[in-house]
Amino acid sequence: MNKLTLEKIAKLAGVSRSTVSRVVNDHPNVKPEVRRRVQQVIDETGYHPDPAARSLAGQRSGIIGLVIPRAFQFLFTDPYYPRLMQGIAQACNTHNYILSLFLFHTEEEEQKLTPKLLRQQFVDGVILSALPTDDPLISQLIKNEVPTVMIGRPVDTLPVSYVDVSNVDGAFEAVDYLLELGARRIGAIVGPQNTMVGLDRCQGYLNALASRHIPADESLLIESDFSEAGGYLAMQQLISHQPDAVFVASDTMALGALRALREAGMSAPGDIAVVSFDDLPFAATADPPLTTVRQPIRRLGVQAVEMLIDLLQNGLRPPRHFTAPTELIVRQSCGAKIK
Amino acid sequence: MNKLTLEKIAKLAGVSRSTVSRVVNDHPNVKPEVRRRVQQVIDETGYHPDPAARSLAGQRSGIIGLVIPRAFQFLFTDPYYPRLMQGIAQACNTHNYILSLFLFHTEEEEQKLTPKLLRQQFVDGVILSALPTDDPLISQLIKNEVPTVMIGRPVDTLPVSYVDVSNVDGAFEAVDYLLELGARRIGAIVGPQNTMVGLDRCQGYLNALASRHIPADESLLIESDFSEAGGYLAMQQLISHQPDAVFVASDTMALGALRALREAGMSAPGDIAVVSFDDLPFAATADPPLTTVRQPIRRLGVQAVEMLIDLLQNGLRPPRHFTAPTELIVRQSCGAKIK
DNA sequence: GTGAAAGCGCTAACAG
DNA sequence: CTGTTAGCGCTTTCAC
Repeated sequence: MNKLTLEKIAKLAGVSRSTVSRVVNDHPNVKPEVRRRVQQVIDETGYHPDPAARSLAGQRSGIIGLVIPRAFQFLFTDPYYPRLMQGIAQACNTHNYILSLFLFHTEEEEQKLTPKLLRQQFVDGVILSALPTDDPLISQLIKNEVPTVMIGRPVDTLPVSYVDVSNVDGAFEAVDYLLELGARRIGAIVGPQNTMVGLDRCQGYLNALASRHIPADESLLIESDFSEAGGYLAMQQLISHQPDAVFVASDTMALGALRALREAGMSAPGDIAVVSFDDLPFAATADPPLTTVRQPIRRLGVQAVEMLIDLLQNGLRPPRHFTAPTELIVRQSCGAKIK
Repeated sequence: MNKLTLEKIAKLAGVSRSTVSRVVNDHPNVKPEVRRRVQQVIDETGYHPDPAARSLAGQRSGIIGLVIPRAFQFLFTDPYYPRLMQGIAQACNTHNYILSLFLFHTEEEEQKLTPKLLRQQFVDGVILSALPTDDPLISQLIKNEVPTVMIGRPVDTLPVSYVDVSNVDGAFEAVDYLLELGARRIGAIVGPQNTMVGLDRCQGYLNALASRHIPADESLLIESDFSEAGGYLAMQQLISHQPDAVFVASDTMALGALRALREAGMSAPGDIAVVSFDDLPFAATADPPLTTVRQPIRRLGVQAVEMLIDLLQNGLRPPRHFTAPTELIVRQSCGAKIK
């Protein structure tokens, strides 16, 4: 099976190479009949243009880069990323982009790979998963005008496109629901306060308390790291302050929190009601099943890809923003009566 | 910042384009002094060769494809894949390969993307995650002589390289341990019998029984699907047959099995001892913590990449094989006395 | 509408 | 050891 090229297809169809190129790229200026004939040859031979030649001659590579810094910390602890990837991959498939994965485990890896992202040599655009406040990567991408979509809005106000979920409102709703059920001493285990998602969910918690004029009690607010172990330790601390309910800022931490409760001979919602955030698959089968704020992770991935493609086609400015709504899923852990 | 090319670097260093190319590619035939000078210019300017031009002129793209068919089913249920990806990504970073992800959710997507894999246009080689017996992709890859490494050996004997873990021995060890502890009526919840990992772990279970001349009881052997829900349903079935212990072929299924036990008012290891397979992060914090067979997932990913690079450099034949050992991690779920 | 021709930036013989 | 010279397969003006 010798290599098919534009040239050969052209010869087989009795036209010039340019015409075949036009057909392949859906250019308007081709007579319908010619287009049909060429297309037929392409189909019969199973010709596929060489991506390398294409990106060299054109300017685009047809590759979208998904960048996940700090992959060590998060990638395995949480089914969040697999799910996000799935959405992104699916959208890439739909829109004929190839997905490349850039996982940075160390500073060193980040240093080494950053150039490949900054010059558009390799990727047409970048989807950047949530970063700590201080990561320089995002500003480098902006400066170099690399088309970029962030997953989760940036901490500082930056001229960058992003997709996000309504973390503040979602957390508000969850805590408000606890209040509705009669809880008055509500603790919180929140995420790292140097990430936007950490800050936002915390803000939602505070807003809910404020909306009922309940003063925030510092001893009931613990910053953790979105991990199971972190949730476990935080809940251990919290128990001694005797909250009647706890808002946990992620399902994964909630799992740890429940474990701490069990070990202390307590349970949810009997002793302490628990609500959390994410609605990952295991939330429904946890013991007890978690009341939690569902966020449409996969859809977020799809949105990010489509936004990026929009950026590619219509220019970077102005930055685009999209915020997906969340939904409170009520299960046993919060103590609600479930019909 | 105008584009840097070989040509420009050559001019700046006062040599020819070829010489710069040689320096970049670590070719031997360059006078050390010249090499030094050229390298300096490269460093100062921050030059990076254009990957598209490179793959067009050379034959390699510098991209490794990770192919995960049936991504829908597995990718989210199990932290296995994230972990594997991490190993693969890390090894790619180390060896200067870019990782591209091919997730197939539907037959249709597989159809559409397969050509990109088969002609080496796009990827230099492929890492293929475990497939059902009947998937045609692997034989297509072999026929087209695409350098391929499978994760998990194929069901049929095929001339293909793979990395695997000692599933048979690992399962044997786990079940043997139960026998050692005095269990005599040992059930099993095994994986799909159209996958090699499903078959192998089941075989290990059967071997262990046979080694003590215990006849296998069909009513105690249930085929499931590696999911939490599957484990849950299987254990529900199993309970009525009153096993004194159960070998569960994955941690994720074990979680479901424990849930079924809990719901039936029973517990492990009191009523039924449980051992499982994988040692995923949550195994240690399950309730009770799982005795399980650890497999070095991340290392497997690294091995796969390195094997693929070996294939790329030294030819496909003969196929290479690597099998990583497993290790039994004893925790509470099996009823062993732990110091 | 269509074809001819000029590169995109690099690698890899082939001379020297 | 180093420079010269062809292309790799495609996109894209620019004529016709």
